[in-house]
Amino acid sequence: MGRAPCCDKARVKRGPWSPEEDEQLRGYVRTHGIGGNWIALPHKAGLNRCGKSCRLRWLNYLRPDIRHGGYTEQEDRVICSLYASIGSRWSIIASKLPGRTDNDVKNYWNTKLKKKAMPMPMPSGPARSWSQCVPSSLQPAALSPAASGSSSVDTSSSGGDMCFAAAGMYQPPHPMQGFVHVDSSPQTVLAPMPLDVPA
DNA sequence: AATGCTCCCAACCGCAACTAT
DNA sequence: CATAGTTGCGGTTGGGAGCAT
Repeated sequence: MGRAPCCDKARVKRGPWSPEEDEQLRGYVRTHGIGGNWIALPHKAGLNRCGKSCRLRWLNYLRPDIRHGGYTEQEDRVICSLYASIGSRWSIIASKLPGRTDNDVKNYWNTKLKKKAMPMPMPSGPARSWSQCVPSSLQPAALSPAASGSSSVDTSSSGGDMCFAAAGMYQPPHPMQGFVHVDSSPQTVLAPMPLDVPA
């Protein structure tokens, strides 16, 4: 009640950001901080942009700790394994990858990893799938002691199923089972997940 | 060299959850 | 407690760059 509307979409600028706008936003945040109010920020910073747009630009591009591209194999594995566990919870997945944003991870998945994880119905050539984006140590077949010979993992049948799992057809049987340990560091990926699980 | 196609990424849109009044 | 504003998230899309024909 009594609050200013978000922004007048008819009057704010949209589309790609210019270097001048970037510098304006960066400079403002550097000196004043975000201030906890993205709606008011563009006006204060002298930007003719929607607050939502400013927030997105800052979070996804201007933040000083942002890294673009150059995904490592380790990061690929984290993304694939988390996607298999929790689905498209990009913000959570991104939170496990320092310097990555949810939008960046989402784009990376949609443009690259998904193709690796999804077996394409190619008429010829080897199918690239789960085993190629998730290390054998994270594959179910390798999780049992008996499956130490990861080189024998066959992705042509069961591996394909796991690819579907990686592509979103995951079914966490229990909230806590929806998480996996992606590395050996003390910081596991056991993020709080409000998965809708019937009681 | 020109044209068409595909891929990639930045940005937008809409919705839901949260918070302030 | 109800309502309205704000924030955060995930899905989708438009346009540019690079590649293939």
